[in-house]
Amino acid sequence: MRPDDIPEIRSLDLFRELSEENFSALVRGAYVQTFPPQIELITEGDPSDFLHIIVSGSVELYARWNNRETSMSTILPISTFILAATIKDAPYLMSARTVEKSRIILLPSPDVREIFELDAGFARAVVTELAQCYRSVVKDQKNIKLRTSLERLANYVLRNYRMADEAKSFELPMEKRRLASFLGMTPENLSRAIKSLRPYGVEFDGPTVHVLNSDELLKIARPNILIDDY
Amino acid sequence: MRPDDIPEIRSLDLFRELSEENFSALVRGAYVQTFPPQIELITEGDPSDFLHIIVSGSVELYARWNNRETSMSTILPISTFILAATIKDAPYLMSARTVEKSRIILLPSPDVREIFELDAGFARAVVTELAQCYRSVVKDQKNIKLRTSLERLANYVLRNYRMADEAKSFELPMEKRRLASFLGMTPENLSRAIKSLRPYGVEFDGPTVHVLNSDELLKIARPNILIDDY
DNA sequence: TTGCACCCTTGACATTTATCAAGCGGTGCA
DNA sequence: TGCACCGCTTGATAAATGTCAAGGGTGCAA
Repeated sequence: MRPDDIPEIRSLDLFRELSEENFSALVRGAYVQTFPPQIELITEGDPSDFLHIIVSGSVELYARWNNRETSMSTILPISTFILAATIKDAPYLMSARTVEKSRIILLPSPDVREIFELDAGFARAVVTELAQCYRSVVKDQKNIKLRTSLERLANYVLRNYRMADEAKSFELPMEKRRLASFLGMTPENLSRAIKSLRPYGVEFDGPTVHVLNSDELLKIARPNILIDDY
Repeated sequence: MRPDDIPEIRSLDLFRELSEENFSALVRGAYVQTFPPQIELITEGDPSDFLHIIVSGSVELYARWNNRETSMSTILPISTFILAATIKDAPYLMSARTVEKSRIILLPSPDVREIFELDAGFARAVVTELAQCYRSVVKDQKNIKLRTSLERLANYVLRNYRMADEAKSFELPMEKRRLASFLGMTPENLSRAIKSLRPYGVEFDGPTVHVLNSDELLKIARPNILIDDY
């Protein structure tokens, strides 16, 4: 583990409350690795041997069933992923792959569970993190069950528009094929949904999105704090 | 609070580790109420004033957006619901209503958070509970994104068939309209899906389900431990 | 430069799902 | 007993979404 990785993960909400001693114990068995793009880090169903922390790059969580695959979420630095499986000592429910070249810290799950039993502050931090994750999935679930694919795309655009400080133009943070899967549709359907957004003042030029009329976009998106808060 | 409610909730995994003192502190401000069917207990967006525990009856969690509504899950005794909102002191993401006459214990959220800060065992129990909830929603998400409505129904039937100890006949635990919403489809679509299951050895007679050929059912359901485990 | 691989788009079409309207059948109550 | 209500079903139709096949553009490497 590189010395300058330490302060980065030390500042994570999850670890901030840890005593120096327990943090050291946690980090002692850790190792870091840099992975090329498109490497499968985790396979669903496997036992959760490590808590993963992404330091740079990006990671996609996805799931498979019956030869179908769907993208569940994208993890950006610096954060942990698949904490629930580690704590419960249960198999991973999702697979994970690098999207781009990524630097990942691996903390052996038994070490994490040990500190979890020892350190009450850490246990509370885990609660906060898990509650956050839980609420995120619930929001995703509502997004998918209550909205059409066009509405999901509209809200996705709106969200990114706001995250870009309402700049008229911004870049999609991921490939369209992955976005389609994340939004619960096929790439072809996404292409068509993109065209359907034009009357609402949204134009795509490759990976660049232009929001020409945010009022129109708002009308179709109807964002809701209980679904789209981030 | 009735005296015989105490031992019931005392035995919940969530409270089992609590010291007698902290448990008493938690229960001191609690009160119990019996609600008739179809009463809205919680409205999404409201602040989370109470942690709810269902002692008898059943409760449906559901969500709304833009005049649409979808059923998210059904809560059976004895368990808590909407723990994440209470701990995070965040607004409810889902609404809750009684399905039938139900007895509900209400623990003031500030009390829960106080004990959460004080009692490390409780904090760890909360983690276990939240991790469980999180994994359940992830499974639901996979179910919805990876399967057609017919496949979801097939797996639902299979799951209930197994829970009924593989009895040839069993009763649906909820109305069909609610089941439809839970499975992410309209009641009309559910009616048709039910007919489509006949070639796979499943017959419906009102609320009664007959599984005539579980091999055929298995073939279409293709249950998976990472989605259908319960 | 050329060729290839990959992603995206488009069109045609099929399938799935939703909507609307009507009717059926049970339940509860006057 | 009769009626109103409600949940469920059915049919007809529309809308949404997926599938398949083809073609365009871009970037990369030989």
